[in-house]
Amino acid sequence: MPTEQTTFRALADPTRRQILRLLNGHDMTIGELTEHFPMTRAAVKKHLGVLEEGGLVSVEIKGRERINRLERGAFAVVTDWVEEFEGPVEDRLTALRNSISKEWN
Amino acid sequence: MPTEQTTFRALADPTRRQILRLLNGHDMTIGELTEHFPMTRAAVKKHLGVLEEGGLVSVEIKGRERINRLERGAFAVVTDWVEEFEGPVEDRLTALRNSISKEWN
DNA sequence: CAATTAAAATACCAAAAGGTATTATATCAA
DNA sequence: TTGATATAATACCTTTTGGTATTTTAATTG
Repeated sequence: MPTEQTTFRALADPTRRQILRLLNGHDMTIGELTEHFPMTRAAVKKHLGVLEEGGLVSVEIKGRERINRLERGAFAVVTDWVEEFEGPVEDRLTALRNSISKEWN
Repeated sequence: MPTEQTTFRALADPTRRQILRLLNGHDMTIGELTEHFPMTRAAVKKHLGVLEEGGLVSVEIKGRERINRLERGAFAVVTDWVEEFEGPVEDRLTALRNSISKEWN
């Protein structure tokens, strides 16, 4: 059920974006994730709920553990949406050129 | 001063995303924008404030009018951020292939 | 100048969001 | 079986958010 709204909403919180970065490394349980934040397990679980709603994270229950996995496909919702606003090709090429030359300095 | 946070936060509201779509057509004043929404001018102005904070909209004051303009460059914040999460090249090519073949059906 | 119009400023309100604390459940391991 | 552990479920609290209403201010236009 992820919609444009649930996905964008999920990305609006810094803790949730950090969770995504952590899961980008490897799957983790709620407990493992919680070690990285100054908040309770319950709070982290709430954030995970929002991320699931947005389709950005999926869960596999294994015994008493809940393994949270990044759903890379969900990011297409964002990239597709943003495409509508990107300017003419020339501007994007200029941006690309700047991006590349930055790597050289 | 737009930061990752202010930009993502600005995109989290459906009214604000709609405002961006409208400004994608052409620049508009607060009054013009308000005609498209079932809310007061004041509410729309608040949303515009959030969008400015996120660097997505800039304003030119002309007499007693405030002309709001889409800032296309700001979307790079989003695309750059998302890039970190896109999977291996093969997956992206598969997505591209699917996207193209969809256009043919 | 007077009337109108576009926006700014302020105060206020209800609902949603982010968080804690507490209690209950289910599974693993000795 | 018994204890420890990983999570679930509530209830609750505070701040932020999305919105209105009202009053001011400042350009335009007749």
